[in-house]
Parts: sequence; structure tokens; C-alpha cells
Amino acid sequence: MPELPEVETVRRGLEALVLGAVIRRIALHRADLRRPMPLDLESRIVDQPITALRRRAKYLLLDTPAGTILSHLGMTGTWRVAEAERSHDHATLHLADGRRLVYRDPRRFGILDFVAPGAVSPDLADLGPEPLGNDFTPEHLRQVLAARRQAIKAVLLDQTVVSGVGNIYAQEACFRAGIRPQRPANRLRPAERERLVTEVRAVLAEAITAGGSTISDFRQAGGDAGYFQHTFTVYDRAGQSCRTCGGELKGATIAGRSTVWCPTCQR
DNA sequence: CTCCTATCCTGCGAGC
DNA sequence: TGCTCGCAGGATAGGA
Repeated sequence: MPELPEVETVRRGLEALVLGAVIRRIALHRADLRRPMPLDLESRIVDQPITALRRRAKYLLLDTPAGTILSHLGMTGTWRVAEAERSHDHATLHLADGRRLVYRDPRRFGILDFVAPGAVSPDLADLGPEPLGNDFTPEHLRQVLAARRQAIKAVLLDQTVVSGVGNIYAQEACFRAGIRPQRPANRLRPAERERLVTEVRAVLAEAITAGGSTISDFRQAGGDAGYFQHTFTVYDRAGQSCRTCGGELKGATIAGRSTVWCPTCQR
């Protein structure tokens, strides 16, 4: 679930809660996530203040003077300032003020890693432009889509094309842009590329304003649910009626992921 | 290169 | 109530 808006929501929540807090020590409970956590993370970050909370694509970065903790939430990852311990808590950051900042990920598709000061993480090296930044433009799409015959929705999921879009927002953006998700990416007309850029940005921005989307277990860092899921137009609505034209929404698998669209509103 | 499939893992809802 | 089955937000390796 955690796509860009959810990660940004968590970032903002953590910023309000723990910016400036001192990490007294880190305890790793289980290191075998999508790839093994570095076991020396515990020794690298000791008595370090959290100087910034950053996001790049779907990655959340906790900066300290001794280095950066890089995290990816995968499908089910969460950061929370913990009340009680829960199953699947994989790492606990014990803060000097007595609070505990916990990384939890039941499905273990996430990542927790250490990045030395000044180093560039390989995880971030090949990411495409931030969709809400200045580099995500119709011209960028034109260049990058030219050689791609794949379905446009599949291409939007490619993090080297544009970073941070996942299965939910790719579908929502296609609907808003009036483009069928299975259209070959290199066949979009200029006006459609322009519209797609506009709508990717808009849907992500609106979702951030709504505190992200809460599906199953996503929570903001303070424990609140997001509420953008109430405004989904197509995601998980196959067989239901289109909110725009009233017609029946269709569903199919594209790029191995479930996909819903409106045959009338999307061409 | 591009593109497709299988895979990692746990939890949950649907259906029986 | 309890079981099995299929599917889920992501990303990558391997092969065609």
C-alpha cells in the first residue's frame, strides 16, 4: 500500500514526532527482510540525533550525523511511535526521551538499511524523477515512452520512469487522464502525455492532503488512518459503476497486477 | 534492450 | 466455527 502519498504522510508524521529526538540505541529483532538488514546498524547509530526526515520515491530516510537509516515499507511496512510491542516488529529505535520508534513489516517485503554520510544508496541511484518535482514533465515522458510498447499503466509502475507511483495511483491517474491502462505507452498522443503528467501529480497531491489511503494496515505515524481511499474512482471497483458515467467498470490483469478502468471514460 | 513470469512472506476475506 | 484457497500496496532475478 505504501505508495508515494503514504510514505510522504508517514514522513510528515515522523517529522512532527521525532525530528531532533536522540536515538539512544537500536535493537534489531529480526533482520531477514527482503534482503538482510545490516547487523551493524545497531553499532553505527548510537546517541545520534535525528536531524532530518526525507522521502525519495517510496523510500523514507532518517538522517543522523553518523549516517542515514534508509527504509522501504514494501507492502505492509509501518513506522510508529509504539505503545505496545506487536508481532512483526523488526527494529526498535530507543529514543533518549523514553519513547520507542518501531519499524514493523508483517510481510517482510520492506527494506531497512544503513547509508554512510555522503554516500549514495544504490537503492536510490536509478530512480526516475519525483512526480511532484520539476523534472517530471511531458517532455520527459515523451523521451522515456518512445521505445516502450508496454501498457502505459505498467510503465507508470516502473520506478525508473517516474518514482513513487504504485498500483493504486497508476490506475487512478489513468482514469483521471481518460487513458485506458492497456494503451501502448509509445502510442500516447502529446496531449495525452500532458494530461497524464497533470493527473499523476494531481492525484498524488490530493492523496497526500488526505493523509494517504488506508487499506488493510496502513497507518500514519501517529496511528491515524488516511482517508483518500474513500475517493478512489477505479481501484478495487471492478464491476461497480463509474462515478462519472454510470457505466460498468472493467477489470483485468496488466503487468501482473489487478487493474480497473472505465471503457467509456477511458480511451 | 524490452517485457513477462515467478517469487519472496504473512494476513485476510470469500466460499464451502 | 473452522478450513482452504486466492489475492494483496512492491521489487527483482531470470529467461524469452
